[in-house]
Amino acid sequence: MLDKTFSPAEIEPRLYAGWEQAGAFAADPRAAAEPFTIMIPPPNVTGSLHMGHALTFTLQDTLIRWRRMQGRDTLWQPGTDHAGIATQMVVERLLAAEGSDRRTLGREAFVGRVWQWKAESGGSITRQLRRLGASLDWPRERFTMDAGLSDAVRRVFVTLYREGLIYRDRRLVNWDPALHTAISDLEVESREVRGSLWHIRYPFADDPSRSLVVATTRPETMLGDTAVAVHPEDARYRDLIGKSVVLPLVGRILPVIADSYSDPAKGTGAVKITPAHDFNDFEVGRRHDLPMPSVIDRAGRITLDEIATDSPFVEGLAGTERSQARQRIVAELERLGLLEKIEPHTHQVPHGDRSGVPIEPLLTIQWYCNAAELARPAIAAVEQGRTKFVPQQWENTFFAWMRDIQPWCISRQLWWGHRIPAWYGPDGTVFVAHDAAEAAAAASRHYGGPAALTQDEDVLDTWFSSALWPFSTLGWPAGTAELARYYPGDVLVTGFDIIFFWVARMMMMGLHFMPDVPFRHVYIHGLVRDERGQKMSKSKGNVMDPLDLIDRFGADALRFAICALAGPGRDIKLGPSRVESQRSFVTKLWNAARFCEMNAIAADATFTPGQATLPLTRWILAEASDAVAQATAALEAYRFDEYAAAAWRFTWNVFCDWFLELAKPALDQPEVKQTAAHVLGLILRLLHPAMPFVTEEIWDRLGYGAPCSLIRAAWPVPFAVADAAEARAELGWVTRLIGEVRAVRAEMNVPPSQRAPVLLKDAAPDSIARGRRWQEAIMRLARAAEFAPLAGDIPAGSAQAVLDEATIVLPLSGLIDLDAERARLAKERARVLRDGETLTRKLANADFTTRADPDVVEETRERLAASQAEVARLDAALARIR
RNA sequence: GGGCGCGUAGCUCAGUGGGAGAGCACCACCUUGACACGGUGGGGGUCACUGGUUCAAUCCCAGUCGCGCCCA
Repeated sequence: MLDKTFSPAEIEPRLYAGWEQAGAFAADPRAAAEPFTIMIPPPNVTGSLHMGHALTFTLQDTLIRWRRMQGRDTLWQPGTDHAGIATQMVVERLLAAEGSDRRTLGREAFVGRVWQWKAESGGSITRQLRRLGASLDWPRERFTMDAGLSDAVRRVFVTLYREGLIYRDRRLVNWDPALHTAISDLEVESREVRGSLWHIRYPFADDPSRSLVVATTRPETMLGDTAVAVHPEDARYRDLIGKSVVLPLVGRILPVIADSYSDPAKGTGAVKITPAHDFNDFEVGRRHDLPMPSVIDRAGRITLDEIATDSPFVEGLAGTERSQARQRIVAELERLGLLEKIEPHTHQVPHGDRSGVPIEPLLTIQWYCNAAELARPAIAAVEQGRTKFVPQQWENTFFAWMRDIQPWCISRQLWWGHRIPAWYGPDGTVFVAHDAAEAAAAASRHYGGPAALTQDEDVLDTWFSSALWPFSTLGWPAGTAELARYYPGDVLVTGFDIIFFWVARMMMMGLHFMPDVPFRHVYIHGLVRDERGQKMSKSKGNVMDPLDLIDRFGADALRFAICALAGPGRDIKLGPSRVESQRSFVTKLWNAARFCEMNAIAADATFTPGQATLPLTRWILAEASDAVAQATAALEAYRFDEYAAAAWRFTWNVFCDWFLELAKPALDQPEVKQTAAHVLGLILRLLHPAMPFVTEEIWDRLGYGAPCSLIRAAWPVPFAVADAAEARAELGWVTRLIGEVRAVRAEMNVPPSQRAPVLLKDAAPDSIARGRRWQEAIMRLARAAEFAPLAGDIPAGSAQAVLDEATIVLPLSGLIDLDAERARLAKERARVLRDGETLTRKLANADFTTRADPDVVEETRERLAASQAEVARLDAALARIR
């Protein structure tokens, strides 16, 4: 017997272990079934499960479980990425706590230490995903630093290099002075900073008594100025173009140049140009062929190596940290009377998303990938619909990014990651090769003999290896059976914030190397927010822990809440109360199953819907078939909210509220029991993808199949039911009758304990026959003392309600206030009359009757007739108690 | 500044060119034979605003206002 209450904490671990041990999650490359593949967007190995993961993996698992039940050979392949910067930071913090650091340790020992950390504490998220019920194919778990995936990385690098799509270049990069590495545009976030706009006088070379005032937010970079730019159309400065000014403090002579980059409306309209420390200035410098001296080094300190000065003040700045240097330079300018004014100024400043410090644009040599070239086929694939976004509007975001994509800086000055397979000869010649031996051979050919080679110190951007995930995890470059079978994947499920990272890069690499799209669909879901719609963050203190919610309410409740809220194109506002309210649904299902069990309603594999003969059983089966159709259509369209709603409505509002109640007096009939068992089985299968645990537990306990077999049970398909329309009409009549009686009683304040007769006046013979068939159920559910046709006049003091051609009469003499009953009927009459008037007006409009769809006109006429008949019956009812 | 999205019941959100919906919350009644994490009934909305298209607009179009996000 099922326990009185459902205890998720007890059954979840047991069922998960049961599925896993039975191999229920495993893909089978030799199966005849059509495959269905989802590549997990690998979470960061340092991460732990947060609400965003709970959302995305619940949706992925729902799809996977549904398709698995449909008989597809599902591959949902798990894994993590090595998260170069994040992981290196974690281990460096550990070393710092031990009073050590990575340089003391040396590269090899440090990398060994990271592997040790990974073995001990990495990938905790993969354990946590099991709590959520995620049915991942664990034996196929991959890690981006695995040997096979690393081999794929080298091969891709070498191939793209030989194709000219990877190259070294000296350009400005986003340099993170805290982490001492270059980072990509996407790892930079702009933050609003309240700073100042300093107005500085740059004296003219030919007349030091006059000066040009430039405005800047970064005075410390002035040491590297190589020009002052004004707008060519700016009347104030047109005469000055071609003249020279003297760079204060340093004494260098700078040309005044004309460039439309200078905005006449901003600051003074004259802008200092520091090509080595600003992206816009870099472009200006290129256009005007300016020198590009760097004055800030990799640690964010002033360096004088590339400029000449004889100023003791400037010489004293060497090695000063950039914000310190700013203060000292501003103070010195002030002292020299060269600071015209300081304006408060709020502006966007790029910061490293990991380190949180302002990015320093630096001129360095880095490895780049020609993303624009690789993007072309990816754009075409989406244009041609070979990969479709759901919802489709995200294609615009994808196109906007891809059509304006910049060279992708792929080298990182880190130790943890895929070391760049490039070796340098004594004269700096580069040999890119799969391994050291191949590089040595190439060098030997080049130099005509053995040469000492040193490997590039840098590693590749983590996303470089993640981009290969859809095929590197399947064994590429080897031509494995898995690769042939599971590539391309069916769908990638992720948040919109990841379109640039995942979608774009996987598309580029997949199309170049496979060569086919990595996935047919990209389903983009929203972000999880708190109940008030705020983004969750540690500083706001509104972070929810999915494991805590699972502990409190069960994984099924959390998962169902997520599905129910996952409408298209919307963020998901989730709080404990939403999970709690979905737990009620889990409980409701559990209790319905208990009721069935108590009444010996047991799974019966011999029963088929075709055997149903009664209106009650035919009706619930027809409704069940509708629910199956709705749920399936919703999942096919990635409408998780509609899927959840359809399953919820059928289970609660149809099966529990009406079917089980109406079935109670009829449970002595085998057909009713068999149907109840059959429909409960359908419900369990329909709900399993969203609520795997409670459904599997009931399935197992009520004998629907072997332990842990629901996960592989067949997804239901809609079916035909004999005379379904007739059954629906009959049950519709019964439920409306009961509803009317309940409503009248409640409005007349008749307590449920007070049973009262229910009589039918003017009922057609068919209705009377129906009433007889449902006598017992009506009496129980409508709290009736008797239920019969009424032949003569209505008893004095009766309440009345209209049901089709008949009038329901409730003799409640002495129990009700006749004035209240008159008022109730009058109110009802007014409402129906109002509806009728609207319809009459419509039908009086010749444009409507001639131009509207004839079906609509006909339906309107029928509705008008019905409403007029109802008014007549309400008038009669009123007359009877006047 | 450019782009995208959103404004429907107190809250969270569905929805459709032709009768405004659900869940939660609220009110009333009820320990009716699985379920008080329950049952029954009920109140509550100029579908942001202004125009336009249409026989008909909450829905389509344009504009306005407000909110959010992304990019510069």
